[in-house]
Amino acid sequence: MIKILIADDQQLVREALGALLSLQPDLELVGTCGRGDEVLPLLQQTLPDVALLDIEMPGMSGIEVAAQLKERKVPCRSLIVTTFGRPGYLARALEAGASGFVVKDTPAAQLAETIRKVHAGLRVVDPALAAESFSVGSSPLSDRERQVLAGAEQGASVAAIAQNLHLSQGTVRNHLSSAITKLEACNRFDAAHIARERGWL
Amino acid sequence: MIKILIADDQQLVREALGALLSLQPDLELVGTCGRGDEVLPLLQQTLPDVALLDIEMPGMSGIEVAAQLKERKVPCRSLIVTTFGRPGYLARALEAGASGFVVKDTPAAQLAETIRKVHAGLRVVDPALAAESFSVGSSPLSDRERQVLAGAEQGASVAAIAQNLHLSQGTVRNHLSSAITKLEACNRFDAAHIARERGWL
DNA sequence: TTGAACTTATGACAAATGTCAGGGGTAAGT
DNA sequence: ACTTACCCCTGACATTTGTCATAAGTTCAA
Repeated sequence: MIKILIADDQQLVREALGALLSLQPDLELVGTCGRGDEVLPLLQQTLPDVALLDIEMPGMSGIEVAAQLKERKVPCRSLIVTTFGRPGYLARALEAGASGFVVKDTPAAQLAETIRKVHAGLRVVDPALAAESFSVGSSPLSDRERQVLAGAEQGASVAAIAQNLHLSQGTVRNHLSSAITKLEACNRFDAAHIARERGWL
Repeated sequence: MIKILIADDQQLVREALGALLSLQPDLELVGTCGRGDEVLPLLQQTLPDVALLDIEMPGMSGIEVAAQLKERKVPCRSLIVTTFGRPGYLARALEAGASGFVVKDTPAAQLAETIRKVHAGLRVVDPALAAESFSVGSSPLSDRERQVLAGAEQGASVAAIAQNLHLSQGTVRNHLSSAITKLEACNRFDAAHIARERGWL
């Protein structure tokens, strides 16, 4: 039996996924939670073989959880199961030591198969997404550019962003300008959009 | 037996929800699809009692589907099951004739109960969401303001928005200014954010 | 050690944006 | 008939934003 843990912020999805996987004779659900920061404690109690992790969760993202598992050498594979097939997410997940990456728009049978492969020690990623990830390349943004864009995404003004990051307004505008140029956007909001879409934010 | 149809753009969620609901002795899954515009044809084939509709789907939104069901007097209740508990969504769903509205972060048992109530002819809405919806009020935006904000949300410039809607740039700026004032935002992207969050976009 | 890239910051300029005061037009209520 | 709320447009103005040149400090790798 392969023991499974599910972390997803939507209870319905959690329960539904649990019900679905329990139909498989060789899979056993041992725990679920709805926050990223609840995964580690639960893991120590339930000792699953594979953890299904959503990316967007309160407390801690699935990618951060995967990084923690790797860092602490927890004997449990992490499989990212996410709504958004963003190239940057895939890259970051693999970098964080995730053993697999699938989007929520895959057939259930395939998910079960992926879990078995991951449990067997293989790395499994969505082939289409891997191809896109390759063609898009990696993020050209520096740390500051990313932070400044993140502020812009919320609709903040230059003044507000500057205050948040303790920078001068001129510096913020320089970073924004640089990000806009790198992403070939027409303004910072367009830039924020592009970066978000590619998983660079 | 209550016959169920599930429309959700994520196959995994579709199958998982199906597996979950099939555990209930009085519920029967008769069909699923992943696009809004596939619901009506499927409905005529499978004749379900209740249709579970996601809002954000390709082809047609769940709210539009609900409106179609009402308009065509299809003998099937519609229950919106969505990720986002946005007040405006609830208001529009009810206006479109939906019989129920729940977010995906509810316990499965409660969903099953909601399906039974909806089937019995009751209207069921998430109480917390209904309260928020009441406190937020309804959208103060006019049609044009909404359209212009929708363009702004994508990061488009005034010139681009004007071209898309066949308006002068001055008119676009007036609509934007008006929207910004109404929403008490600090710029149009902030305004777009606020409107999106409340389900007014 | 010498670039290269990143960070921070100015100041100056052009372009885009937000606001305001007008001017009309329509449609829907009182 | 009158008001009200839309819609569309113009022109003017101040502000914000985007770009550029310039400069100085950091870190890191070749």
